[in-house]
Amino acid sequence: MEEMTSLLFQRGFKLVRELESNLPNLADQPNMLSKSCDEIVNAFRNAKEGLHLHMMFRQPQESQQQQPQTETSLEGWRRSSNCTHPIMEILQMQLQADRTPPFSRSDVLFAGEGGREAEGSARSKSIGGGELHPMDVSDSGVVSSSQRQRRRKDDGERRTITVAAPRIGNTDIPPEDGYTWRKYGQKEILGSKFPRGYYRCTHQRLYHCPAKKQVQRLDDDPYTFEVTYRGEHTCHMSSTAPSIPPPAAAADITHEMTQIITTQPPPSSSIPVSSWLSMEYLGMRGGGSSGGASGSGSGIVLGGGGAGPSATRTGKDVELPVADMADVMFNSGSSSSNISMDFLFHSNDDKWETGDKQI
DNA sequence: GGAATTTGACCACA
DNA sequence: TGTGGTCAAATTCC
Repeated sequence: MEEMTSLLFQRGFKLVRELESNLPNLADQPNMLSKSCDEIVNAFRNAKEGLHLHMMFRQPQESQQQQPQTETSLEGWRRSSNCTHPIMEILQMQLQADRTPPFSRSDVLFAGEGGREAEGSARSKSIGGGELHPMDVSDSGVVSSSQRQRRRKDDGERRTITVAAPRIGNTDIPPEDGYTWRKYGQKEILGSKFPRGYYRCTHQRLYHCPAKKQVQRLDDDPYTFEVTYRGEHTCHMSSTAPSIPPPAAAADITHEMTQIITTQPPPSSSIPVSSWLSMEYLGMRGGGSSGGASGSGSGIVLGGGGAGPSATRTGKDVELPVADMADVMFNSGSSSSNISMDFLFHSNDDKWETGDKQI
């Protein structure tokens, strides 16, 4: 069984290698790229399941801890094979996302336009849906009339997720989600012990990005944040805008990086890696079908400006290897870039050996 | 000096 | 009218 699983892992690595070598050709073929990524994920998933079964068979008495063991299996294997490649992080993330039982997804509340969260908390009543109030607002978001007006109503869809806060260090820091946010307000909310923080996309002014989020710490669990996203990021549609994964995927990243997320992001969170890597998905997130750049892929430059994803001030300069990888993956196809998957595989080429066999 | 955060006040909505 | 969401001046940080 172990041998078989090892073979499956090796197959995964082989696919990674193949993807790497074919990347220049696939760069402008997102569908093929997606497919390759899916294959890689499937290979590792199969390996994981093999390990899972093996452990169940070998350690039935420890069934309560099967999942963590399974999860650490990949990690352990990765370590034992000296593989420190970031893609392994991604694959592990994906595997964990896939294994999350459906019931936990119910914790993720997706309220569509005008929708309400099913949550019955006192907080949720404040989150009402609605359309953007038509106002005379200039590009910079400043009301042009002399009388100061404030936009209300809503900017469309709300997506609420709950994310665990770090239990060590500064637990006041809202979980990193791959985007950069600027806090523009904080308010005590009736019935809540903790104030609600209001954030907008750092690039709101530069790119008129309407994305906002509210971060509310749960009363009954101070280590859990309820994060409500509003509006879609349009900043990554710019050729100079920072690159970022979509919120849902980003939430997954936070999830996996902290290892303490309590809930799964919406259905989109379980989308295959290929889906959120795909141009289509990025385009969709970036403003829907109206997004001119979506589809061609050329308009989406991941990390093109060098202003890679970082945390807000509180978590400044937090590197996101996933975004970096996406950056490399999508930019490596461009003619001038010398950065390739080698960046990701950097000096660890040797470490891609599995046991005594190099892939 | 620029950007981010804080915080009190303003405004829209239920 | 109360509450949530936003604005913007003041402050802090890098």
